[in-house]
Amino acid sequence: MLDHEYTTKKVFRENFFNDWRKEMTHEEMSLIKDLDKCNFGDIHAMHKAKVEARKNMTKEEKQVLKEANQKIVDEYGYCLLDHHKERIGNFKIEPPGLFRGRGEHPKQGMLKKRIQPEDVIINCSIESCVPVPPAGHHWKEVRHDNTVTWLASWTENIQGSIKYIMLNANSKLKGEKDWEKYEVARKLKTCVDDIRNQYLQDLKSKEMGTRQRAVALYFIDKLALRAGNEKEEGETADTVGCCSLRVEHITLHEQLEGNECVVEFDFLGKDSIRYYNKVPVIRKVFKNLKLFLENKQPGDDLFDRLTTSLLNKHLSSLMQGLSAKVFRTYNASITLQQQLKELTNKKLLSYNRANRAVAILCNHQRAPPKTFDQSMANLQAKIDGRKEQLALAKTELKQAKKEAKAKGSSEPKLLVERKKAAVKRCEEQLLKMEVQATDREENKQIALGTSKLNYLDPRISVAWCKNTEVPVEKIYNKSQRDKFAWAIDMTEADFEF
DNA sequence: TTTCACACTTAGCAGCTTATTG
DNA sequence: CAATAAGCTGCTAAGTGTGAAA
Repeated sequence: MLDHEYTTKKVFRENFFNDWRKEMTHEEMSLIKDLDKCNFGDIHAMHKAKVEARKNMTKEEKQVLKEANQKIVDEYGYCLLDHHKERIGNFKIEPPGLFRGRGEHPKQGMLKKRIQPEDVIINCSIESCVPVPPAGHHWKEVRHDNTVTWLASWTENIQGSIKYIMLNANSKLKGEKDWEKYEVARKLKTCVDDIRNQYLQDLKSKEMGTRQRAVALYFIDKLALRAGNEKEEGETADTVGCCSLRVEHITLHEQLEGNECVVEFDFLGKDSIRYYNKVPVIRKVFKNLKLFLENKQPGDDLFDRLTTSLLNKHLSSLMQGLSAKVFRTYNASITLQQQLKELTNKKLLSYNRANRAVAILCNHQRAPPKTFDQSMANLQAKIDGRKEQLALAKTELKQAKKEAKAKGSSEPKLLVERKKAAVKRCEEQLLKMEVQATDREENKQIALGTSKLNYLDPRISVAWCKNTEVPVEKIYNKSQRDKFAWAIDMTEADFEF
């Protein structure tokens, strides 16, 4: 932790020191007054040594550890729901530590406290045997609420929010919910044209609130923006979604790079991931935006007459179960389906391309891997090496041909065949590496996992596998197959989202 | 009408394990 | 066999959205 960048941040250090002092005895308090004068070198070295020792354990020692861990999972990692044994998603309580939010979080560095049994609420059925608290302790409460899915909960001390112990994604309960989510998105498909016509009409409304709603919906639909609930200032990092966009987050361009009516977005979204995009919009949207910006300061809300609950109330009146997030699911899944139809090269690479198109739409980014530049250079070196090898193989082939012609006997012909094969092999390997290089470069900052796990109706993927004879194992690993078992079981090749 | 409490999904990252490669 | 890359899992923060209370 000591060598991490955030220990140099002012906010982090102040919050930490503040909370640390609260834990001190009087004596310590009078002794330790300045964080800059504290030296954590020893404890840091000890920690590092521990990590090193772990790494250097023998195979047998590691095996023993693994088995001990498995035992814990066997004992605490499962529960019984409706007479079915189900895996629990997160059965371990979160350990204490220093809170590190994402981005410029005002609470970074604060002490996340240890949770005691006295903080924990247990939720189980009335006829089940209640788990026994650790010796000398008691639970905060034991309740029997079958209208919720959580098994245990506690309140965390940084934000005061509730944390839950819930089932694993491969459980029947979560699977059914997942299925329902995609069914709602499919229902949107049947009425999305009407809804689009509606909001295009609303762009001309006399009501300012209605116009703002229409423009917001246009963004949510076209750009897959998140709804953007309002957040309490100073409690979290300053991030926004659609409804919470501020004047400072967009720039209007009558003309830009050969396009008319371009909106330039630049803001931090969920997890403080930057959203940067230059989008040509229809004239009516552009004109409305100009109107919304009139007489406002950079820090003012773009949509001052709109909230997510107003927007969602409207949406649910248009279709049962419709809310802003459904558009993200719908647009992600429909994009995958379209892309898979367009990319006629029925290979895994096409699937990844389609997946990538969705990830870009949803702005799913990742930090480039730490070793990215190095490994890219390594790959390039390999490509160069292979190119040389290919050139050499080609000249050798020519030479062999020449000799074969001169001698005309069968022996050199055999040599020609062998050289030909070598050239071919070389070319194939080269091509493979080049494809790999492109793929890796294109994927540098893009995270595919999030859309695969949360936005893409798995039935689209399963059907594609059936049609292309790509084994489903190639696109879903074991835990993904478990999560999507419902889709793998029920999907035929002719499935349409 | 606004705020709050609550429950649930969505998100990226660290660190480990496994596969690949030379 | 060792080095490197790829794949995977666990973790927990950060969103969404509903319904009740103020």
